[in-house]
Amino acid sequence: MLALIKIFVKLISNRYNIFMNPELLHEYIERISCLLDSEARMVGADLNLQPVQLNALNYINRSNRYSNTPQGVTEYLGLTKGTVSQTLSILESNGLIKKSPDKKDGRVVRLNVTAAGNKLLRKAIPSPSIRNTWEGLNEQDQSALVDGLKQLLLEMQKTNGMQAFGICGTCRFNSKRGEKKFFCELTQENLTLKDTELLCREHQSIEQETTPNVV
Amino acid sequence: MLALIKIFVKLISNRYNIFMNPELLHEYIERISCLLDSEARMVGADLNLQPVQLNALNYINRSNRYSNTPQGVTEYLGLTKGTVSQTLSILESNGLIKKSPDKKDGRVVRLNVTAAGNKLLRKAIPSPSIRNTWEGLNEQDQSALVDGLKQLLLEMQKTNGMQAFGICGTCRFNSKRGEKKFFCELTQENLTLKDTELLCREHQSIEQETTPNVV
DNA sequence: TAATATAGTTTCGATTCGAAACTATTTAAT
DNA sequence: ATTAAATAGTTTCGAATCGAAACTATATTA
Repeated sequence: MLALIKIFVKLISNRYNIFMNPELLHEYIERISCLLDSEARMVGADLNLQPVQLNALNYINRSNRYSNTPQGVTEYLGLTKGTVSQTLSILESNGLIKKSPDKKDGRVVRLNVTAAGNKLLRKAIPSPSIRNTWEGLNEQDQSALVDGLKQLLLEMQKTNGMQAFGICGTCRFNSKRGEKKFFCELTQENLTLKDTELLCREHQSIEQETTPNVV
Repeated sequence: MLALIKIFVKLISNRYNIFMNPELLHEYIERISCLLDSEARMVGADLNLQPVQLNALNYINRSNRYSNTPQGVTEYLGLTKGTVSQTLSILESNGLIKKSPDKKDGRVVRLNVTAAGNKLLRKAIPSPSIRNTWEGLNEQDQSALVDGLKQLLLEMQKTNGMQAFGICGTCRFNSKRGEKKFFCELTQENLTLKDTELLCREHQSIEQETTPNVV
């Protein structure tokens, strides 16, 4: 019954355009992507930052201690390491991030957002259009949208054979050890609540099972 | 009661990561955009086409008789007309589109996809990851996702003051005149069912009301 | 008839991007 | 222990995107 009502409401709201297909999904995604790029170019121009640089900066800000490296950025953005290396150099020379050598592995560079970088990020994210959209949606629609996108993201990552970045809350290696205590079965390390909210390169969905990078 | 069950299911499926916010939406959109770019680069490489060129080609294929011009592409992609002009030249020299002068207005160029362009589009769209995602979703989730994205798209277009491209089925200027007959109140022209499925520069949602471009 | 607006092109310089060659460090194999 | 292979990151180069601005041509308005 409820399903019937839903369909009826949909019929009215969309009028006679009731057919949905993957082409439509593609069209929406593609167009949103265009607009997002365009928006990023405008926001970036104000802040003297290119869209891709803003993306990289945001990732570094959101990444956990296993993931805040040039390689992590490379996988996240889906670009080549050479390209990313240049982007990071620019971010560093602008004083938005700081590079430091890893203590254990001499090949690895650690990336951290500076105070200036943080200030800049708070101005740019979330973008006005996304904030507006969010506020215009009721709670059900918010969840439906975010869940749908999450599915799409997972699928895209799977299809393209890419690492599925995510937070501990959805990771099969994570186990709860107390009120605000967590433990990563992969790295065998304790994690704080704050830790578990950051993005991880090693993230694997509960169903998923592949060979991890980290021992 | 049903709402309660829904929330419970969500709680389980997401485990303890139940908080949703615009930052999360931004993060998903941004990442999907990255992956889409990355995917477009791969698909494009196979077809000897840059991502932006594929986008433009797809738009031209999807645009109606009021919208298949360089200006239309410019608005759709959110780029400058100079940039788009170059992209279109490349598409034409590759034999994927054909430019022809408009019969009524000497300034306007009409763009049409050639047979070769069409063949290429059918190979590329919808992209594998989007098709896979689509097939993995049940009907409710499909609608929820598409509806959410539609809302996001509308909001982004509004926020950025951009023309809201869309099909007649959702346009306030469209009226039904028979089983498969339609009429555009803006251009005062009859439209076939096929016509009404194409994207239009002049599209305005039923609530929306601004000054149109066409007389 | 002149001024202005619109559609589109061309040119230029800045930036992004991938490919490939490169250095340095770590891990695996012999 | 020594060598080979793998990994992390940088540098260099050429191709492509992009916006800004100057430009041509046509249409509209004053």
